[in-house]
Amino acid sequence: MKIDKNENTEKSIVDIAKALGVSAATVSRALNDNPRISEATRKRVKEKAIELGYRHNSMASSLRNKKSKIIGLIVPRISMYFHAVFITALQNRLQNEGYSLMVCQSNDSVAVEQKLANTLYSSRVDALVVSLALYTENYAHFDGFINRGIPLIFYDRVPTKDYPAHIIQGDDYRGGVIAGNHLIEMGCSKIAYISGPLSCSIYRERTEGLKHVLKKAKVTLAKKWCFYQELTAENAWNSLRQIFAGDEVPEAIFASNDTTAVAAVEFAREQGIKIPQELKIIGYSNDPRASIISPPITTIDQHPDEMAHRVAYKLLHLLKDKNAREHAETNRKEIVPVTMVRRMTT
Amino acid sequence: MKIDKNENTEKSIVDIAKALGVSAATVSRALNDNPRISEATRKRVKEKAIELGYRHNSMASSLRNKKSKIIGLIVPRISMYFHAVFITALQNRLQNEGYSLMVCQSNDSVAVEQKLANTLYSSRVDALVVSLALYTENYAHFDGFINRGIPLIFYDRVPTKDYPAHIIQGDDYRGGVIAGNHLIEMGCSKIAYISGPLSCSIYRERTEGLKHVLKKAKVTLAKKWCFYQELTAENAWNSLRQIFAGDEVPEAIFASNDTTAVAAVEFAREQGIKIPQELKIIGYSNDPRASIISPPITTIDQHPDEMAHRVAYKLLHLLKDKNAREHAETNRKEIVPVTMVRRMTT
DNA sequence: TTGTAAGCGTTATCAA
DNA sequence: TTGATAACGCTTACAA
Repeated sequence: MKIDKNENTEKSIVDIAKALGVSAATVSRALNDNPRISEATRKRVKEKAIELGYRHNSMASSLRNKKSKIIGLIVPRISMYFHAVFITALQNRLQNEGYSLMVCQSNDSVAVEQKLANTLYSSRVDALVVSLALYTENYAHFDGFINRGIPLIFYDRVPTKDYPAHIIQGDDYRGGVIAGNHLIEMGCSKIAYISGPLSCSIYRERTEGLKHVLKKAKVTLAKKWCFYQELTAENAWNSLRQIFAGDEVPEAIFASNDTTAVAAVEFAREQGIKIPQELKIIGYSNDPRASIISPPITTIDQHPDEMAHRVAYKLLHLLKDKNAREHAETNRKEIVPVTMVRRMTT
Repeated sequence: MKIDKNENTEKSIVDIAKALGVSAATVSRALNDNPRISEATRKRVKEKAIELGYRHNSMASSLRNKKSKIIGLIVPRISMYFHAVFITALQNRLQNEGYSLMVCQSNDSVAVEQKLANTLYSSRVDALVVSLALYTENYAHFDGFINRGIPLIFYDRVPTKDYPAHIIQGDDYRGGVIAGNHLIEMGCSKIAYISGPLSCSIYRERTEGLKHVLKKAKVTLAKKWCFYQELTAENAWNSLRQIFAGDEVPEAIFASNDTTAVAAVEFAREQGIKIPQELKIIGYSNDPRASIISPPITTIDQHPDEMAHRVAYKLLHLLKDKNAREHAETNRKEIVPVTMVRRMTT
């Protein structure tokens, strides 16, 4: 292992300038391929830079330019399939444009989310992309971004109250409609519903969509079979036990995520309930687990990669055009379609 | 939606200083809770800071302090279960210590990995944590970190050649041994092996462990049943078809990740091959899918959260102690134990 | 085409 | 306890 001792100390453009007998400005221009410089010096500078092991210091240049080339991202949890796919797609797109992503997790804690927003603001990210925590109902911690005109885009879990940021959300209302209609078409009228908390936009809209079609079909959703809670496997099992403890039993379960749907399939298996004959199950997100379990689960695909593309597109647009930010008053909201993936549980 | 127009312009400590008739140095001290300041002014300054909507500028302070409080992380893909868990655990730990994580994905491309290493170096991250791309065999793109004494830790997929960085790896050799022994104990002597490429430390070591115990048991690994390739579902299916195309057929498959093991279970199901009677399967990583599929798959747990804890611990140690960096010549390598999770495929 | 000089916002040093 | 000053490394008017 050879380690070049010459490189042991940080070189700046000043060092290059001295070594070459030119000014720091010249070096800066050469390195940045500024046209106001001769081809000859550009070459000399670049060679010397390599020779000295010079590396651009983006802290200094960010300070001077007031641009960090860093995009902040706050997600509830990267281990959620939807977000993992989203992040990957977004990152690949932004990396091509010379931006880095600072990925942070709120772990669904409002307090952590607030802290992260502050930190990312202090880091002077050029833009912020956020999917909200489960119980975030106040958005004041993002005001700084709004006030300074720093592009702010919410995706998936977005503010439920009016807030002057850009919003790209899945068509969750339609997701609820599709799932509800599907169950009705399959002849179910006794439906159990396990949802996330209604503080969160996605669950609120899915619920509204579902209720809308049930009402139209004159099917009522029994209170005792409705749950609004964090969608963990543990919570799912508890709810399922409660649902099946009574005399009357549902014909279908609409689970607002696939973790819950998977739990429902496992629960049914344990209880010897036949799927889909005795119980139909529909999930949400098209998590890989939904297709792997037996029987594979009917679910709603949210197309995370499509959402990432839209976010990236809007982001780069806002970043490029200062004007875009002001003239974007209208058209600040986009809806990404969802589709049902029919499998064996319905 | 009320937006405070006073906050529309960036405030610096100089603005606070002016407003209060004190010097910028005083403001800086007050804000940083420097002891060399009176309680009274500290309070006045902090109040004024809030009033003016002041926000700390970490770009400036990073430049001045030569510390960014940012840790770079390069992973092959965040959608891999092992890495998703690792990132979450690491991030939660570092966030508590005031560090932010800059998460980047190489997508298993050496070229992207090189580019990311350069970018992160330019961003002057305080440390870099890396799990290598599948085919990375040269580590020169990390030399800058070594030369400048910036903490560099490899985890999981680590350099296979001697390289002066810190290494925290899973006990992959032992994982190979455990899996091999288990299959032998179950009476298998005809074993198919689907591994990742041997350029990658983890697959190389698992392979060595496996071969070691097979040799001891006088079981030979047939060349035609050995595959070293990227472990995607598609590749797995192709290999499985090849394996089962001939007259002779294996009694067991050791898959070096659970994506492959899942594919094997699905393949067997499709072919009507009975698991575990006719074919035993063991996977690697304890991905949630392995426990959800029917039959649930025996696999090796790598304990990603434990690995994250070790990485965080070492990282914070290196970050705190300059000395630690130099005196760490010895003890630069740690091995995290693995355990077998026995389920229904063996 | 190149150089000079000022400044981005913060903080450490030295002096008062 | 506080202030004045310089410096971190880079970029960009403005001048030459």
